[in-house]
Amino acid sequence: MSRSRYPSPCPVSMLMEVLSGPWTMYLLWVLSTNGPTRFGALKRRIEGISTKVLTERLRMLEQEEILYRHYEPTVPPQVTYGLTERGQELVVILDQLNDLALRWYTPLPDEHSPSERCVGLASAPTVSPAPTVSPAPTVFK
Amino acid sequence: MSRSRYPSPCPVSMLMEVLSGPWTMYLLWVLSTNGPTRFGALKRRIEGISTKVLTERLRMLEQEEILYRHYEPTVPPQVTYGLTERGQELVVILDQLNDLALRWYTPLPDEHSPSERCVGLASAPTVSPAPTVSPAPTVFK
DNA sequence: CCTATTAGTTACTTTAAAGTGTCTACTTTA
DNA sequence: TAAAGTAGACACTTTAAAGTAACTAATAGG
Repeated sequence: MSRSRYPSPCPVSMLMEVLSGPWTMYLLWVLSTNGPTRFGALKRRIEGISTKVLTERLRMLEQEEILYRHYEPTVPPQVTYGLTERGQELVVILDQLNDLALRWYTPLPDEHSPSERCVGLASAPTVSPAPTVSPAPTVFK
Repeated sequence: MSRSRYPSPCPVSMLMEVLSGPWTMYLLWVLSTNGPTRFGALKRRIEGISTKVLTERLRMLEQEEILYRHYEPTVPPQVTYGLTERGQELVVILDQLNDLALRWYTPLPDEHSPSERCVGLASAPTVSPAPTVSPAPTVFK
């Protein structure tokens, strides 16, 4: 449970391991653009994620001190997640990756397009049919 | 084959998808520190990787124009791989991630430790026994 | 009194990715 | 004559990760 089957003495590898996997980056993204958010709200925003995986990701990122978990013992309970200082640091670099990605993967539609931050985020993986012009799935593997 | 089961209209997600997975970052690392390298040499440096996965990664990164493949039709053939301009751009950012990772995951042994670049790279995943004090596995998941 | 809500947990199934091993062509060298 | 080296391709097996679905506690509200 510590960190997958490949022990990583190489720091950057450890970090990449944390960030790899479906939903993780998107989750950080959502938190960085929306601020602290409750579990249910996260699940609703990250359309298509299962509670299981969402929980897994949150727990893992919490353990890495990239985000925090605030539990309010009301009934029903309210649990809020937000970026820690580490999370903020990370997002700064991810922003740069985003700039790169925009340059590489955006067909530059016309001209002066403002370097936006991950536009077009929408839904999620669909194992199902949906071959129609449905809302474009988002999030990487 | 295009890009896994999760189509990604979000640029940063597409990029992360490319960089995720075992060996990929380490491979880029090796290429950035050693310069253009031949297939066999790569396989020898990235101890533990299978030819299958190495080939897969190389092909994928070539398709992404992050590295190039130079085929010399001698006998036996010589194939050299190296970073493209994109690859170089990427490495710059990965360096920053590395700095972060060093700060986060290095127990700062004594004092003024020079922010080195991914030290301790050694071998690889071992499904096998090797519970002895063998060379520490490297590379992330 | 029955239902909805929140934030999960647990067990089971499915699947994509990685591992493993064998095979190739062509020439040089022992 | 046999072996070795290069850069893979291909088929088959294994496994970890993700998906799916059912279930929980405690209270408020109709």
